[in-house]
Amino acid sequence: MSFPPVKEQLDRIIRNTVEVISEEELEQKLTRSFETRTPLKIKLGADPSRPDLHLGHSVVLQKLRDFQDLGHEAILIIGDFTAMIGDPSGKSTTRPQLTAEEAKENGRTYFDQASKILDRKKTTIRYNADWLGQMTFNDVIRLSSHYTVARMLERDDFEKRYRSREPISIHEFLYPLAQGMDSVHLRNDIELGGTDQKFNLLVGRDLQREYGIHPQVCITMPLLVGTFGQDKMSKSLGNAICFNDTPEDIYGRVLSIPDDLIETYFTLLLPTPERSPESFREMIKESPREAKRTLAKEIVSFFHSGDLAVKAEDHFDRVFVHKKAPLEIEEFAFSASSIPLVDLLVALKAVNSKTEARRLISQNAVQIDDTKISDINFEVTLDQESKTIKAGKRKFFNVVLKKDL
RNA sequence: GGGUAGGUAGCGAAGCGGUCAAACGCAACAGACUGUAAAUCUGUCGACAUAUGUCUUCGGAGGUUCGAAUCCUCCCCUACCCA
Repeated sequence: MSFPPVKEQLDRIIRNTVEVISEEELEQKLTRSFETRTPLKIKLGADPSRPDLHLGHSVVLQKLRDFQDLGHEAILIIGDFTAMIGDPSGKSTTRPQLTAEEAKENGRTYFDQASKILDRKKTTIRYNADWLGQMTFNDVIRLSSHYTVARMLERDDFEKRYRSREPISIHEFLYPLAQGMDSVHLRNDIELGGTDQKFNLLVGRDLQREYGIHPQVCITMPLLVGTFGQDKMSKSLGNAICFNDTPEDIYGRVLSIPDDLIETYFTLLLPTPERSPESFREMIKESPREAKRTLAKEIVSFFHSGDLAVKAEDHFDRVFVHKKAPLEIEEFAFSASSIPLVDLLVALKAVNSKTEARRLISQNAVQIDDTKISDINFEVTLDQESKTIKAGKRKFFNVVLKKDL
């Protein structure tokens, strides 16, 4: 095994990071690895209770990929153990409790999606229930004695919750320790995470030291801002773009980001660009519109393909710029030849209730074959010719009369 | 174990016997506008029926009242203080 020169590795590793704790140690580890021709072990934790990966995950996954490209070993830890415990503090919706099978299954889905970025063959998957599940109560108490309540409360979100008098369960204090135990068990050299993981990463570092292991270097990556430009990207905030979204969705959502986010997205989301940062800064200045379209297309190409990116762009122009129906619309057949529009919309699941259907119609949001319908009591006559129903901005359906058999 | 303050629609937060399907903000949805699914402005935002009608909601279960989110009883949950 041979590696690129240490300096070259360092440059690539440090690109886009927020913090490396510490750079000196990183350099030492790289040097030792270079001299002994031993790959470093890089750890990244995955939460299987949320198996839908979005662009925010991609930032840190790309960093892991950097390490793989440099010849190091990527270890993806699926946190199935903690996911099985869940969160009994009444907020079970935020952290659902999973069965062992679900956790395994979600772990697989996670890995499948992550493979869009990682080199599948060079990735080791470990499930932390394998070792955390073996620990006895004794072990846990011994582990807990390494940390104090005051130090736990240093963590930003604990402190905030404590101050604003929101509940914190004891077991939540154990999560960082459990994650730290992963590092003790794996003896990894480096751990990656978003800036929100800094505390947890440091706990791992401390614990390794306590257990007589070379402490890991902690590398934090920026949290990607979501499509509304305010908070970090997160599924529950609805501002996320997911790996599994359709090309059309990804394209459209990227276009909807605020202009001042374009540059960030370029730097964080596209793999080591041939372009210099100056070149796309120039491009953005010249035409934000074109820059964003390029960005959107490249992101779609990355997650799907170039062809689909072109298609997605066409679709977008067609539906949103020119306000025409998309080329491909799902078709639904009905056996009744005449059906109230309100009932039809419910049957198509375009709306959740008849009241909502009426609301849409009275707001001029429903069209049949490009004709706006504003009569709540409108009856749709179906025949063999398919009719195109548009409900709101984005929902299109073709409806036909079911053929007699 | 004792005390205090609380639990209201997806979230945050008013209401404290009728005029409450419940103010307001955020989110969501629609219309206008736009390079955009952004921003902005306007409207909608429990369900069913559609003429100002009916039904189910304000932690849970009972009760008082012509009438309760609002009062009483018990229970569950959360925060803080005291032990």
